[in-house]
Amino acid sequence: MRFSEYLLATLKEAPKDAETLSHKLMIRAGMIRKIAAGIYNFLPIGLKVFRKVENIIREEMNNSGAVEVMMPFVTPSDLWIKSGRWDLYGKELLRLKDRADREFCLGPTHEEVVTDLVDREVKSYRNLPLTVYQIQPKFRDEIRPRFGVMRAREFVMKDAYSFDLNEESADKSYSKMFDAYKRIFERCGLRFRAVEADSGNIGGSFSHEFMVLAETGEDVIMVCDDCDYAANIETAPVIFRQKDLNSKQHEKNRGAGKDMPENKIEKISTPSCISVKDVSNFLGVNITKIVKTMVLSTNEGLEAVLIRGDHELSLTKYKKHRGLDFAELAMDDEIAKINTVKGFTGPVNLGIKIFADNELKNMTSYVTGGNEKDFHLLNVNHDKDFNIEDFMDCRQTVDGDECPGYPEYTLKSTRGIEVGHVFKLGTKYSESMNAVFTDRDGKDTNFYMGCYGIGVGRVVAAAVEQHNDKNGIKLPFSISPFEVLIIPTDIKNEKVITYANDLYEKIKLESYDVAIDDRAESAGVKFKDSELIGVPYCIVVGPKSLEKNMVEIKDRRTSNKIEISKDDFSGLLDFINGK
RNA sequence: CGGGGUGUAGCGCAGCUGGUAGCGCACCUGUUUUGGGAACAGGGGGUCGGAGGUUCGAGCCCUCUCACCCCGACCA
Repeated sequence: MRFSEYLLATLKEAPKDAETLSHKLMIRAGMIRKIAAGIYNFLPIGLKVFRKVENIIREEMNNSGAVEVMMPFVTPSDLWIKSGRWDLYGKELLRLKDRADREFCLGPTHEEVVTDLVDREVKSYRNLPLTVYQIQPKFRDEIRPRFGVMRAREFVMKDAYSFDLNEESADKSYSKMFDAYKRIFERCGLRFRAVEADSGNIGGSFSHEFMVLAETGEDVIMVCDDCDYAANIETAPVIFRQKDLNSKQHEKNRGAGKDMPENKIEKISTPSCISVKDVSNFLGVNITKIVKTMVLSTNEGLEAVLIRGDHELSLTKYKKHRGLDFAELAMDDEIAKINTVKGFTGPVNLGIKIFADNELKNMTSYVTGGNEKDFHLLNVNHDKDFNIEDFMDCRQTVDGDECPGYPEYTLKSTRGIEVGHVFKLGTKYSESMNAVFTDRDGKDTNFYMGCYGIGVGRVVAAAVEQHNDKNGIKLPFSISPFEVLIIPTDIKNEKVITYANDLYEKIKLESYDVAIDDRAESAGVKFKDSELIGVPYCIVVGPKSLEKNMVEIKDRRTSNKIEISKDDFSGLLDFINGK
């Protein structure tokens, strides 16, 4: 590619609204441009990187036996009504009507369409297992799109769907995909972790998120540095150790942190102390001696869950352990109905079922809300003052918690960008959409499904986030916009331009993705641009070095540079090949 | 959806107490340059997000509206 004929849209300054490093760099490098909130143009440089990522994904999908299909971006409402998601999906689903007033939506994901597709074509167990995939745009009307293409509304996703006879076979499909994902992200040169994630309401199944490690990641994950263990903070299990409450050690700690004897409940005025922090500061009580009472609205009605003051509730784990389909924090008016006050909720005389995190087992004489505005209670004890229906692991893990892999290791929190998700669906969609095949015994059976997504644009952004320096982007060879760039420093110099052009043609013949910056720009501009867009190898052809029969080659990532005889073509290729 | 903020040239910004719109970069022409975002000279580009209002006069004041950005939506 000749830059004189190319659309190179580099910028010295990034627009004010670009937040993260990758977002700024992608705009400055002329990879992307925003056209509306969460909707982007990919310019040539961005598209080249995008295509390389896409091709790696496609190759690995094909290698793992998945077959590519294309499904529509606009999908009819009846498929969604059939699966029940037309009503379940909220405003994220962008709905539209055609000229005849028929309802459609822009596909946010394609379980419905693919289930329908496979159901129509696959009739027999003999045709299973089958994995199909698509690489296409999707649309989710996000509440808050941000960070450029990292969290866009329209985005391209690779989505694979596996169809199997049964769970055992589905597990094999799953692990094939899992392995393919590892190869994909390795080939893209990313530092990542496969993280245990929420498997949702489908009991017994499992799910992994592929997280690229980066500080700007939106997800918090818990990782063990000493073993492979990694899990989303929402789902990571807490290894609970029961303490001996009668021990001397515990004796010292009891009593609301104020050395109060463990006796009667004491009601105490705590004006305007709504948060745990307020209460802790006001009473001078350690936050770990306070119990938060959280009222949840669930498909089984209102219930309360108790959590130690410094911990956070994991609704995901709570729902799972309670076997609930639905649970969220109760609204103010719901809380008002049960004779308590938001900010001062407590378990004593609370007229609903009370559950608690395991940690409560290790607590006595704690502080709780008084169910009355501006009052809290001291020296509260479960069993004595109120009853707990059940204990469970329902808090988020924190730094220093025990690693579920090995008791001697501890977990540490870090941030990650979710670039991929592999998920066992089971028969959720094949049941709701009545998608069946005929099994060995001639009986109709629901497909056992799995789904596997990768955000292509997000992989590009994550790669930029991980690979850059003060001069710009430095992508790995496998996904860089060009592999080699030739920079003639003076295009008016006959010898320089002739040599550079010849070299360009020769390297092209070797099947490298090569470009030549033959614009009438000064050398400095060309150097800056090459660094900004992140070309791994630059060959500088200038009059001075050419006089000495030499050219210069630079490695963007290591900053190594060598001078080499202008006729030593194989030496030049060796450098590019990392020899 | 709640709170906050910003809209002035392609990008980054300035514009006072209301008086007819400016800077840097980018762009165009010419000359000189050409190894780290060149120099000089000249030039083009704005219904100041939109609508309405106040005023002799509005980028600036008022009302409405649109767009975009940030924070929050796990508070007990």
